[in-house]
Amino acid sequence: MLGVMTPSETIAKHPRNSDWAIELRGAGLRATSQRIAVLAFLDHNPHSDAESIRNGVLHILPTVSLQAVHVIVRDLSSAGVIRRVDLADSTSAQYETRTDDNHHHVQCVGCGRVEDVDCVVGHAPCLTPSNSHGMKIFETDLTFRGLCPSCERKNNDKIHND
Amino acid sequence: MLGVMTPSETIAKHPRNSDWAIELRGAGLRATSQRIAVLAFLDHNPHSDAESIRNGVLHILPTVSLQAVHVIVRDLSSAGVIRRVDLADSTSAQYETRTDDNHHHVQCVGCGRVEDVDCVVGHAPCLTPSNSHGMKIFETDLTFRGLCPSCERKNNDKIHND
DNA sequence: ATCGTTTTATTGAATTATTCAAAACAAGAC
DNA sequence: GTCTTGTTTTGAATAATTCAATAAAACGAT
Repeated sequence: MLGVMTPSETIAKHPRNSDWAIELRGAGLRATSQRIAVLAFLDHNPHSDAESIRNGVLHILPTVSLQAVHVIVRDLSSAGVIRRVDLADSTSAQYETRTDDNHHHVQCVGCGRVEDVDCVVGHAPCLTPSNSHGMKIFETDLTFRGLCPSCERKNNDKIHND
Repeated sequence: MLGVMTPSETIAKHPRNSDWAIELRGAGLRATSQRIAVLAFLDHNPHSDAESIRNGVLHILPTVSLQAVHVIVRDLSSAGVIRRVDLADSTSAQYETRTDDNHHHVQCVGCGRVEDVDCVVGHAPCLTPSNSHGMKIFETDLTFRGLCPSCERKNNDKIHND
């Protein structure tokens, strides 16, 4: 998981732009500078929404519009190159490059911060529904909601001051 | 779970309007006809969004506006009288009166149909995150995504016709 | 039962995330 | 290099939800 990788591991893991180009073509998509910039940013900044992505790539693509970013993440998501994450405590969708491990998330309901949680499927029979109502299940969305340390502290302070 | 209750069990379980009034007052809210109508409708039609709720109560409250319904469900949700459900395959939030059992959902990605799934916490140690990143977890959102029988059939037909 | 206070509903406007449609542009095949 | 087709851009549209101000209703006190 990204949060516990050392900087060198992180860098070693990150594909270079040319690799992103290969991945895009492999998915049947053209390797445009916009898509590569979005992928490179997203790989270093998982759980970013469209606006954060735009801000993050503006120094490379000063003219990119928010709508363009929306089109890009929609196309990349439906091609399976990135994953779209919709969380109850976020008003906007978030995106990430980790796609093939069906991992899950923890979100702080105070500040919205999101972190990855490794998948428990496989050694976790309980992730088969007790009753699927006849539906053929192919994905399990699992999100833990809680309070991060700093929001918990703020919360306690507030209670003591009332 | 609602889906497996017999009609008589269902009716027996449904509070009458006066019970909804008591529940509202118990939550520190005034018992207005709008709120009671929304609660009564929602109890029989779980997983309804604001617009469906409005349509469902229009015959009782012909003048209720969609914004009023939004205000009502927001207030009832934050008071804990109903539960708001945000699912990845729904553009709008849905609401339900089952609040105290932390149950989960199955959703068909084809038609959006949602059903309840009983909570697996308790006999399911895997629902504790492998790494909570320091956050204090108090809720687990679990949604199974799949295809309902009729959407699966449509899907198969489509493949054969290509 | 009536009054007065406070909460709630209503109305219309505003906001936010996202998508659409058409024109300009760029990628990759030849 | 040119051509075709996919992609980006731009501006407008849509959909869900919230905001702000006023009108109305709830409920406790009289």
